[in-house]
Amino acid sequence: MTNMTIGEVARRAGLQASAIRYYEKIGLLPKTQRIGGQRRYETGVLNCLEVIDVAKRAGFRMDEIRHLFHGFGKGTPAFRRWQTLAQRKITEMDDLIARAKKMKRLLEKADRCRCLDLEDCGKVFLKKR
Amino acid sequence: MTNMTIGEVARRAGLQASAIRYYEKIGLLPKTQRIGGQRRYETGVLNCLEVIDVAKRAGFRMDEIRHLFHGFGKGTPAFRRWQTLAQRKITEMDDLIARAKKMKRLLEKADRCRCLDLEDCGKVFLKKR
DNA sequence: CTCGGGCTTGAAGTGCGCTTTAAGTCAAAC
DNA sequence: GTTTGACTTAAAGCGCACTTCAAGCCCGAG
Repeated sequence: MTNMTIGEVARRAGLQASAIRYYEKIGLLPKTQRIGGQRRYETGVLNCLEVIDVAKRAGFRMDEIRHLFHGFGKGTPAFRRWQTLAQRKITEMDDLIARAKKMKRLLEKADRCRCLDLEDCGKVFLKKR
Repeated sequence: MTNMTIGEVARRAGLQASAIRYYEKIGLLPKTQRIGGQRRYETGVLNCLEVIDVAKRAGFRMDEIRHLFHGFGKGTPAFRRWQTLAQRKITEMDDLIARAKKMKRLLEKADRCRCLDLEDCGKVFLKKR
């Protein structure tokens, strides 16, 4: 499945062609070969797009992802850069989950809870301590 | 610490006054009392802002959060709505973490990895299988 | 009484991550 | 050879979550 058109890649990756062009424009994807002016892709680009997707869903911004792909650290291998960023994000997410769970428990406790009816917002938190 | 000004709330909550006004405008915070035209807040609002912060950091959009605060489900208690949304987000995050970890391992494996030097992006993924 | 600082408002501006639009190219089908 | 449809580009537009701006009010200190 080499030499896919952008439309084919888009279909397979489940995103819009315009997004792929955009990624190329901002330097997330390399300028690929053209045939008659049209982009042609190898299947590898799909992995690339999946990496981008995961990174995005992990909360990275585009510039962070680009940095990840070819960061400044001259000698630093790519996987180290990823490790660093991924580790950081995973930590953040763990923290977030902990906070979310805590919050959920708090709300579960507030049994006849009206605190999140905006009228009383905050007051009940006070009442409940 | 009741009757805080917006500036005080902002300072304590670690965000900008404009954000608080914005939250009020979009219905995330109730219209609070005014003294001489100026907003005055009770400490409860800080909990409210923390709930919002957690929800935001969990990836909720503003309209989701508003929905959370006074959703349609007439009889549905607030904590149930939160439960539902939080549960969903937590699931998403667990999934994400799993994917991120998998990706990290993949990249750790690619030892002398050049695959994320954009030139070769994707190709190495193929080589490595 | 006037000055300064923090507050008020609505409206416009910002940055991100795309999508849409307009005008055009290319190649295969008819 | 013309039509079709997917592609090309640069530029403009969009939705979100705010921030900044402009013009003005309110109140305590000096």
